[in-house]
Amino acid sequence: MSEVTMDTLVSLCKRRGFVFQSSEIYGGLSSAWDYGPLGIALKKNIQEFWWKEMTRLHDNIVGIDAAIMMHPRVWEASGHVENFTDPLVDCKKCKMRFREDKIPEENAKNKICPECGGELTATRRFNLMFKTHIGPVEDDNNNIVYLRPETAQGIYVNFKNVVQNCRMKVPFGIAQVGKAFRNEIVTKNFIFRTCEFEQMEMQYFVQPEDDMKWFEYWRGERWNYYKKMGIRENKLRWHQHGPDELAHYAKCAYDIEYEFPMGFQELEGVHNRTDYDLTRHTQYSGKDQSYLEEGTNRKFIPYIIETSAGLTRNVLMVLSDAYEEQQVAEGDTRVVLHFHPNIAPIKLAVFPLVKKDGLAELASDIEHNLRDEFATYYDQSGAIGRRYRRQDEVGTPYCITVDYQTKEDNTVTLRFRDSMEQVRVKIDEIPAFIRKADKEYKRV
RNA sequence: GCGGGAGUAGCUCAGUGGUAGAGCGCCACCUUGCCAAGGUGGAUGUCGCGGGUCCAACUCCCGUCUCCCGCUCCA
Repeated sequence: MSEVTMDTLVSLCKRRGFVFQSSEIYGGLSSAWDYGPLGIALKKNIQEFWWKEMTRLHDNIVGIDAAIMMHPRVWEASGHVENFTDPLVDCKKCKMRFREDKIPEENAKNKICPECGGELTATRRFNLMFKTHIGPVEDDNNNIVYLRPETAQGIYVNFKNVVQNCRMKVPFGIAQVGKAFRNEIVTKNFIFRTCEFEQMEMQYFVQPEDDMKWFEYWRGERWNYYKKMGIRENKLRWHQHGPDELAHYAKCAYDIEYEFPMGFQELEGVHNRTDYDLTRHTQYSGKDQSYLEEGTNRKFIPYIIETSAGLTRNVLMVLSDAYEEQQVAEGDTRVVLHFHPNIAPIKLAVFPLVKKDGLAELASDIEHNLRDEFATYYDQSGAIGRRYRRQDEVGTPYCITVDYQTKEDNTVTLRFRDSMEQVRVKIDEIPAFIRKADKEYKRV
């Protein structure tokens, strides 16, 4: 099968209502994207798939939803105020931009461009956090708030609340899905890197001596998650952070990378953050964030194993993984999105074979009766083959066609997206049949 | 921010200094008894935005915005 290009995805996303560029009628806003009807359905399904996997299907994991704006001291404690700021200098002659701390010391000191020898501008500090103000007065620094650059801190500052009020005992986890904001210097690759993005995070609090055991456990769990979602395993790989890549808080970090159209890129990080975060919040807030283990009466600051996935990146990953162009006949290409049925925006479409003799009404009734359980779609326009193709292109796994036999024996044709095979199913048995097919789904 | 490429209908693109086209898609009706392209009708664009030159700009010039590729950056 041919590898999909980003252009193809962008075009399909717009054509079929997955993703539109933000504010397009005004010329667009740099690297901001809106999710259309199918895009939001896909994104929500991925989010719910993750949420179910990480909360309901695991012991001892609960969810929260923290505010995007937090106390500014949080970001001092987290290290973002200090470490999220880059000192930038530009060359007045060749216009190149450098990080001052990344060029030779002599050059930095004497303001000489390492490329062309031209004069460098004064240092400007560039913080990747978006800043705004609470309250009407903007001209002092007392009311600055940041849009959170990561969702994790919202979990850490609620650690004690969850322990004390939700009867959680270490080891346990807190999951959260939400938006975060980073003023990236460069945004690109469609929805891959944007200033506004969504994370799906789970922070797992463990006994310090068990950190690597849980670290390995979560690496395994997170890999399996992608398999379970139907992602081709040969498109996934691990990337271990070397000593120079490790963040200031991390003891050990692995990324799961996916081979996007532009190459292998990070999808999700599994990091051992040690006791860094809770220790820092203890220091900065003056409130003890340690944990008292009942029974042993032992007091300690838990280590944190973090699994942090980009939801928006997951959407792009799912789209590029699902895309296939099949040569069905001379000059006839079939575009199929092989979404796993559990995340497909539309689960099943219902068609009348032809638009006469009451078949349309019958099909419409069937579609209405399935709405409560499934995301359905009704279509009666054009030839039956064309309607199948339309659904293939948006990744609908099942199509049901009502024909003359339906009127005689209450059965319909159920057609599979991947194999294009058809089976005859009784109307009453459609829900059970689909539930079973979902469970047994294997990408062809 | 730098270098390169590009912005014309929903998508892919053609086009010419004299106020715009194709294919596909879309809508309606007909046809259609299970896998696109059948028939008849129909809608759609201030040619990315702003300015300039010109009798006249989608076309030339300047600026600007956005997208793509490569740098820089990515706690």
